[in-house]
Amino acid sequence: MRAPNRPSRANNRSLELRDAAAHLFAHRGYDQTTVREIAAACGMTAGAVYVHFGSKHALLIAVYGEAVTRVTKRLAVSSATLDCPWQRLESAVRAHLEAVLQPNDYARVMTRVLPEDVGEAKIELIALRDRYEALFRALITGLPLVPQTDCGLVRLLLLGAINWTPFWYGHGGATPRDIAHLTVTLLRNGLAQPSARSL
Amino acid sequence: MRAPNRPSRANNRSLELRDAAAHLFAHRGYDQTTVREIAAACGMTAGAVYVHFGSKHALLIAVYGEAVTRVTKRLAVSSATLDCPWQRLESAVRAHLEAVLQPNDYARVMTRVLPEDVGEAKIELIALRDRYEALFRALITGLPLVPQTDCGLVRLLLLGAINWTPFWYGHGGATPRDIAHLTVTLLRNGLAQPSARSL
DNA sequence: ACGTAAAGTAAACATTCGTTTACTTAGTGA
DNA sequence: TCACTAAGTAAACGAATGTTTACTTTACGT
Repeated sequence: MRAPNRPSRANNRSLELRDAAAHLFAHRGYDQTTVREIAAACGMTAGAVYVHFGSKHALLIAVYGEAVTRVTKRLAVSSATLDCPWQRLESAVRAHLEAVLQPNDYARVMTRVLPEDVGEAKIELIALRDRYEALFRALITGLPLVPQTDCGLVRLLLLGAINWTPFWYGHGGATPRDIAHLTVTLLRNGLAQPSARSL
Repeated sequence: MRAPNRPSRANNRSLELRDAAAHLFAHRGYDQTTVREIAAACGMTAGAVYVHFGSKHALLIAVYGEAVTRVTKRLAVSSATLDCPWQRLESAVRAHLEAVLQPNDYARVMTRVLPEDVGEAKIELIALRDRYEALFRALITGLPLVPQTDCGLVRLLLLGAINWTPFWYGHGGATPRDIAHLTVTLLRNGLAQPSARSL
């Protein structure tokens, strides 16, 4: 008898498959990636993929879930030790950007693959992404903003700005650190010359 | 002899095809839309599409080009009469949002279809989008910002924030007017309580 | 040593897709 | 009227896709 919930063989190539899928989804998108390519990246044939995952959608959900788990962990660590809520937000934005902009396959899938485009798996992907965005909700709720600010709207604008970065990053010389600093400075103080401020 | 550069038949159904393609691309994405569906939406068969457009890519480029033309025109009109550069930007952002968020097929294609995903047509799509983003460059260059602000970075963050709106719009009660106002206020003054401002 | 079950292969299956081909229809100009 | 051509159809083509099936290999528990 084998121990329950434990694989009989030490080799669990499903992780290898998941990594390969993450790499291809991140670089070419979900639709443009074929099951055969994912298999070939692991030196397998297409049929073997279905030993580990029931469908291509299931593979995407596994990748997406792992992406959320990883970047969530990174975010929690990055801002845990800071006291100032603005610094915590900046640190979190920077961590997110570093995850998304460096050639990090998993994080990039989160912005590259749109839940709207995968039909059946849409609901599960949105649930995973919401779990992640809740972290930013907490960070923004902690900010001393002017009264009656729509925090939800602020969060969505912020996430939009940083989720879009992969599409232009590299054309300027800005680093994740620069971008995070400018973004939070902007959110905090705005960019108008002091003499030009008003309601 | 017929007048040059003039169609012999008054019916130009290529516009009808282009509209149908815009509608489907906007709602389902490029990959998920088939040539047969576009043709069927016009009561035609797939083969007839190739009388008007050489390929599916050419159809996408036509849609994308028209999208840029339309939203460019709308943007120019919306901010032409205003003097204050902040108001001009807000008016432009609002016009952009109204174009993207209302069920406007053409504008939505600009944010829904990523040039990176269409391979061959990528270069032409990026050229078209750059033409559009130059408008925002001009609006931002005209702002009285604090010295040494990276205007390019500001523009990219702003465009990212508003390009991402279609993915969440509707879940809150915010209107394009609300979003535009908050966005530009944020850019101008920031959102920190005055007592909490600093460098 | 043996049986079992996971892991993997090779090949086919059933669609679906963009595109092409051969043919038909209908409006236009001379 | 008649030739010409744009517009459209029906059908097929060829390739690619996700998935399944039948079969083989291999490691482990007993």
